[in-house]
Amino acid sequence: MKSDISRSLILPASTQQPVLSRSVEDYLKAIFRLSNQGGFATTSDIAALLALSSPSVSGMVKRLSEMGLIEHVPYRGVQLTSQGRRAALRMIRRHRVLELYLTRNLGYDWDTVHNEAERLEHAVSDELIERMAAAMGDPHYDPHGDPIPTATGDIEETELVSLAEAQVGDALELRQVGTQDPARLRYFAEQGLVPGVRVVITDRQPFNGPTTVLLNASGTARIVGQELAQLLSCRLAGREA
Amino acid sequence: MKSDISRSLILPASTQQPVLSRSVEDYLKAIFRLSNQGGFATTSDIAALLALSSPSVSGMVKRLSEMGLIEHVPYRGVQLTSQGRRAALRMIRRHRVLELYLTRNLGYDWDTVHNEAERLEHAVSDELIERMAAAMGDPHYDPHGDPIPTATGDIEETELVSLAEAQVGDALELRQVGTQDPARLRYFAEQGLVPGVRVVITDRQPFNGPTTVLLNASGTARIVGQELAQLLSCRLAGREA
DNA sequence: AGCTCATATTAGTGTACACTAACGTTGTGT
DNA sequence: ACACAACGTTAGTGTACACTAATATGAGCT
Repeated sequence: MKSDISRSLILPASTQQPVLSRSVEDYLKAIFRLSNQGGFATTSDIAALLALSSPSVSGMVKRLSEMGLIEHVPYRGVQLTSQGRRAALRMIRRHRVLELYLTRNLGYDWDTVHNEAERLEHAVSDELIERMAAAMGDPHYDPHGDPIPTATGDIEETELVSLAEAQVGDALELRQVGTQDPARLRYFAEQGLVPGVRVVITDRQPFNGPTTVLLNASGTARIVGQELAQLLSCRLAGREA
Repeated sequence: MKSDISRSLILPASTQQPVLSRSVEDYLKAIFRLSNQGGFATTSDIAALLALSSPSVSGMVKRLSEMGLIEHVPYRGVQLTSQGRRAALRMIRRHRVLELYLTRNLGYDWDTVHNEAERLEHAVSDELIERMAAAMGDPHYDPHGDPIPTATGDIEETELVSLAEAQVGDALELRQVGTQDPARLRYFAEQGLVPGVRVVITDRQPFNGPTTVLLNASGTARIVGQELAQLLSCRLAGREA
């Protein structure tokens, strides 16, 4: 009953003795997403992303920095240490491998697979993840097109373009909103233009005119002026012929 | 990207609003195993099975009985209510479906699959379990030969034979030790004759003589006298031609 | 029946992690 | 330069769940 594959699996070096709690893992993932370009993740950004109160985040930030997983500059924000980054990438690998496996082998579609992966990523062993990855031939992208970090913690850096630079016909995934201005942020949120959202550019008026995008999820259109379009960093997910 | 199978899946009725914690789920499973024949599970049995202190168990017992999952007779023990039994069977279904799936599809063997399933059973959704079960053709037994409860919470009752009744050549899985006597229990534990262990009967001396069994795990032999053999209830797992 | 010992329960504590309310800090606009 | 809104941190609390130490209970032996 011993499988032949089981002997040949190379598991990631056991670099993390202290098992991290579910909460800690979620915080690290959130911080990774928010500070993607070497910037700081702020308390309230983290709180918003995880749907927690800011004091809760402040408390956890203290714990995380005592654990050596983040650097905290009071009143400024937080950055992952290399240890924290490793742990975050490990979670992202788990999440993306799971999403792909569930989509390919168990009939999930990409709407629903996220929540399942979100819970499983905290429970699976490294061994199971590596078995799943091996069973799929060590894939490099998840069902959403996002790169899957390697077991050793490397991730393909995707370069981002602003919505203003992209061309009509481009399929984009919104990744970062380049402003801290609450009014603008609030406006973006109202428009559904938040990180993670996928759009297609359907029109661009000349002379620095507005860009029209179609939200993939709802199928509704949004018209974004030049100034705001420059603030939206996107990953190019596809380009119409 | 929508799978056709996804529409036709019948999910178990959402009978459990209050999501149970990992700990609660573990307690319920333990109590189910210990009170299998309608008996009581005692505080210290539960503590031993879950490797917790008795006060911890006492505390949880109070919570569980407030939640309506168990009946507690102080100083006697604990029994599942029908609600608790349903929740326990749900966990057992999850565990066994997971074990089978991991064994069949991801190269796990039955030594190692238990721990993986033990953690996953708390994290997977009902939907994922049903997808796994469906992908395997709704199997009835897990890799250890144990019956898998149905999604509606029914489980095949396996009838047990005492080690004294079984015949030479029988392959058995030890299920219950029919005594509370600490000295005997301690002796059984020393001999490795504890629930879950699998043995094969290699010899029986006549005139109510001792039974010789081979422990599958270690390959070592044990000689069990008639009196003690009567206390060991086993599931017949196979009979030599 | 009474004593004793194994077992169960209660008391008190600690940790992780959430919350609200109260208090500091900082950057922006006049 | 200063006031104030927006944001961050500290204080204090609550819940879940573990622990050890202390106490209560009940079953078996004399």
